[in-house]
Amino acid sequence: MNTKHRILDEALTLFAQKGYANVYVGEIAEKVGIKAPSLYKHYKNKQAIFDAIIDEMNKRYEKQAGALNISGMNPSADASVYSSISEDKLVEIGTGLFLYFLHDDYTSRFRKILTIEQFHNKEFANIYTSQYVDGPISYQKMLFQFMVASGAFNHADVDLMTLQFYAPIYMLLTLCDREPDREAEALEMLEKHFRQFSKIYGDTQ
Amino acid sequence: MNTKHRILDEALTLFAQKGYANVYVGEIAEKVGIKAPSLYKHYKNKQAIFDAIIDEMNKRYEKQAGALNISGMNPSADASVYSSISEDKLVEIGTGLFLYFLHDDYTSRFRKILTIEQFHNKEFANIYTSQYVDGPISYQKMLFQFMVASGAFNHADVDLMTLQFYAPIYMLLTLCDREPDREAEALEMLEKHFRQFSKIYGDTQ
DNA sequence: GTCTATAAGAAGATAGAC
DNA sequence: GTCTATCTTCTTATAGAC
Repeated sequence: MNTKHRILDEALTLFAQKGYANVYVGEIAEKVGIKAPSLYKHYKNKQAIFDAIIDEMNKRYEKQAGALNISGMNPSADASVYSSISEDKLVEIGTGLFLYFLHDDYTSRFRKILTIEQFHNKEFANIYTSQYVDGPISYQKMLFQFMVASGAFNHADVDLMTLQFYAPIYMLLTLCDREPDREAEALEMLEKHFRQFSKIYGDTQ
Repeated sequence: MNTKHRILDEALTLFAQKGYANVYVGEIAEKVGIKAPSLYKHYKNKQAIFDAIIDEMNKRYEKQAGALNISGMNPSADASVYSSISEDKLVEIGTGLFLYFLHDDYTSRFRKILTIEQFHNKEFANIYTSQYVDGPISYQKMLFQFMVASGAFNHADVDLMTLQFYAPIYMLLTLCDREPDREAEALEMLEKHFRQFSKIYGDTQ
């Protein structure tokens, strides 16, 4: 990993902890193991580092965009997978989504930046909502619509079903961002949630 | 409202928008209608303004602590209220909780500060979790335990039930903090959620 | 590309008149 | 209690040697 990349990486970590304003250029440089002025050979100024992080994030987001094939989720995939969805499969899907969001190296740090800057910067607010509310919900909704249509799930109001499925994932995700020690507890609650959800909405029981 | 109080009020608004580091003393002073140096006659320094906000918040929190009698919720109240809880009552309780959190003048601004500073300051992280995760959940849990015991609700795992009840409130609350325009949409979803919840867990249907 | 030295500017805070 | 003037410190950023 070259210096330019390491600057970006350390800056991302620091911005995720403290927010943009609380991080000093000298601090980033120190983490990288150089002096502040050297850093200006790699980036024009502090803002340019931040912008590079955003760019990198956009790149990665596009990469895995339609490819929210996280944990194998893909609503256009073979019907049979979902028409006979099992409780275990639902646990796998939900847990996979949660763990991906929580641990993906770049995603998790960037989410913290979004969290910190959301009230200060409307663009970040939009990205946050799109990535952690509307996005997952519309994706899950597609999946559930398909499952309802194929008879795997029984319910008319897919919006509501999706909200009830996803909201606990979201709440426990933001909890673990704040308190990483509570991951095991969160995973345990989530599994119970998914199994209960499957019992409520599943036709196969 | 005297100057000292107005400083605190304007600072609270600004800190909630930008976070502590992004707000300059001169900016607070300007909002109040004085010059920065005048502000130092009221508070020792910038940190003291911030500390005063925390103090004020703690005072208010204690005031309404056990008195989370928001929207009339009080699990030690007369049994009959909850043993025969109606769907409408559940909607009222849930919506009341949501709207209180969202609109209470002091609470809502302070929640944004907690959101912004949570990764930077462990104390804020603890307050956040206590006020918006563990607190509401343990309160709701008490209520549901009571309702299950009295036969109004049927379910063994009250923890899970509480998570499923509260998580959508939490997610839509943080959504509306970021996007106030979506309040009506959130309220509509919430009402559907509460009615569905009542159908799933209620014995009276 | 990294360093030391340093400029330039911003922001917090004080002094002292009114 | 508010002001203008000013000090101090911190932070970003540049200059120029190696």
